[in-house]
Amino acid sequence: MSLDDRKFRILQAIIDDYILTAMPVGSRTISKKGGMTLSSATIRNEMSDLEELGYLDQPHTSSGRVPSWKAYRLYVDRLLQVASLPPEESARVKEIFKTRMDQMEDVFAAAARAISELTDYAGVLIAPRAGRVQRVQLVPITANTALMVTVTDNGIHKDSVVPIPGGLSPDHLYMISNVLTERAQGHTIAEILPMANELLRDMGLHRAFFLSLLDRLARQMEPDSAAVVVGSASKLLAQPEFSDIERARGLLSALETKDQLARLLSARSQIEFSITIGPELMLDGMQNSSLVTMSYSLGGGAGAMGVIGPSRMQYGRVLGILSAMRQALNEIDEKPGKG
Amino acid sequence: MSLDDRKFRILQAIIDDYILTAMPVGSRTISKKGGMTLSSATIRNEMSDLEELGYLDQPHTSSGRVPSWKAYRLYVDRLLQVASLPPEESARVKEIFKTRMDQMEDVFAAAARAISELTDYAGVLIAPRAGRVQRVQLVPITANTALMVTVTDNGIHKDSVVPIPGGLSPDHLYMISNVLTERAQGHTIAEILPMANELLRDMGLHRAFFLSLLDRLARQMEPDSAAVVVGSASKLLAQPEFSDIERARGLLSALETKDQLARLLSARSQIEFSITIGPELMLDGMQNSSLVTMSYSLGGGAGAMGVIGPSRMQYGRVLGILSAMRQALNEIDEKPGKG
DNA sequence: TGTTAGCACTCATGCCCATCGAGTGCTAAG
DNA sequence: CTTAGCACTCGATGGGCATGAGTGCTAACA
Repeated sequence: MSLDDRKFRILQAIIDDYILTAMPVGSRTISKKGGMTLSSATIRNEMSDLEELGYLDQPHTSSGRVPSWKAYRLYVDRLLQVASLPPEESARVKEIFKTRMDQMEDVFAAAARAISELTDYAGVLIAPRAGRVQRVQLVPITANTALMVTVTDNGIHKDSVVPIPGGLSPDHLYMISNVLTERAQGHTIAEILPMANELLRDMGLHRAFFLSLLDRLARQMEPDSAAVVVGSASKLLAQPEFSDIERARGLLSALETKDQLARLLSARSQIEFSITIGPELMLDGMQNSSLVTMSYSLGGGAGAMGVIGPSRMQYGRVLGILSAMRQALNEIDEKPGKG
Repeated sequence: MSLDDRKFRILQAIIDDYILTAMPVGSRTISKKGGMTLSSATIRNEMSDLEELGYLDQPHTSSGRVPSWKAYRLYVDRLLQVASLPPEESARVKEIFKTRMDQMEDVFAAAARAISELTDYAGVLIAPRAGRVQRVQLVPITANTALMVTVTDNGIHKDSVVPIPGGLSPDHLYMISNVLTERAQGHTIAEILPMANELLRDMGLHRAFFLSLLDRLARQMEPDSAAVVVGSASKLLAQPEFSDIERARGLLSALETKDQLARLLSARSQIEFSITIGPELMLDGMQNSSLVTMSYSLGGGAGAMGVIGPSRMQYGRVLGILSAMRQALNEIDEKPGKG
């Protein structure tokens, strides 16, 4: 017994219905659907086959069928099409970045929030991974600490507090910044670290200091959990699958462990879009959830954004929204000063 | 009829019990308590009086009594004492900041998360308001944008992207930064804005540019929602009052509107500690919640941290934890380089 | 051989109703 | 003023029953 065309069409109809209603789907429901000319009895036989093939589950005898994650996988692989947004929604997406934003962080936060608002699921986003070093600058804080600000060519900047040797004036720091910038400019951190020896050779006096700066630089460029933004996770509580409070708690606390999300998203920043379903995520508390991501590019760097919601997700619609958002993010590059 | 000593002791016993059990408290429960030598009938009479006085509510006839917010108010005003932490918990607080942290943000995030972990409620924190300007520095990003980094004397730093006139070299920007630093150093933003005219008089060519810098400076120093950190809000879902999913959703989405929290917390950063109960918060979705805050000081600036949970909260314990956390935050000042 | 009508069966759901028990208010006696 | 006693209230619990959505199976049909 194999998955012939008719079985496939029936499975599709079941998934479509379940996505909308979140209720087990019965044979009569499918039989009455437009386009389907088979009796409920025939559908029943097919459904029984589909269950045997692993595409459907039955919560209990004499209840309707529920799609398994394998069914969703088939569904998104074979017949998913990106839904085009109604004009008022795509207008809303375009509006988001019209307001003035000083910092990249504001852009990311706004995007994640907007994804939540539009999809009614939880929006997540990771900032692009830092690219090539554009400039490194030390800003004095106290007599023995400075702020090391690193700007990369994709508009990302990071800062961290570094201890500095005593007796360095702001002008000293500026000169050191310039030397550091000169050496590091245009390089990724992977390229900079091997240069350490060469750099250090010239540095007579302040070897240890320079080494600590390089160390910080390397850490700044790593993808980190601070780059992850979660939109309105509370939206998820409106979904019927989370009327069970324990399940809701599991998912929400998974959303709060940012480094887990950072791993998921940064692994997907090189992939145009991805759909990962329940068990495929291999994470506690997310067996019944799906992650839909789409990469975006901003300032030459690649980031990823996505949606976390129940496996019973409107995948086509979500992809449509993410795709509109990607376009909106891309357009930010074109206008200077970020809005 | 007034609130005599006996009524007060009975009320206290009711609140103590309700805080632990979250169940309406009956007269027999109180009568059997150690220290109480009255019969349940007498307690009933007193409880009836307490209800009339507005300190107790009765969900329905023939159920036990539940404290009203007025009762909690009295409770915290008159008989609250800060619970001292068991040694292993205060040890845990001390451990939190032992790990290496590059940025103030990491410290704040760790503190908020720790408050959640220890209390089982949602931890919230606002960074200290920026103090006096220590240094302003422009770091070039592109030919016509720069990052304006402002460091204040309390260790807070902020950055924002500013457009710059074409043709300014990094050295130019450095010089401008030095001028700006010289004028602004040691002043609060409230003091800087009136100086604008004087500053601008000297600036011949780049008036407009300087004006925009001052504008940004002013906005950077405002308390902003980015300074708010929320710990593990999902902890709240374990509380029995949030088994009602709608109530949980209301509170969680209130926790997601950061500017509201920013207002609440920054208003409390000058107050040693505060307890605000349900209706006193005057916020949708928080009628049944309480906010307990405690201010802290870090680098000479005052911030506030706190806990949001059900009104039925272990106030004494929460204050104990916050108080330990305040001490731990204060100690960060003493060791350089933030751990 | 595939399709379908028919039928017995299952199981969740909702409803009614009786029971239970925690808790109350009131009264009268101490 | 306190308290024992008692009738009463009302939510919670659980059994019994009808309902209905849904199934699997069988037998007849094209």
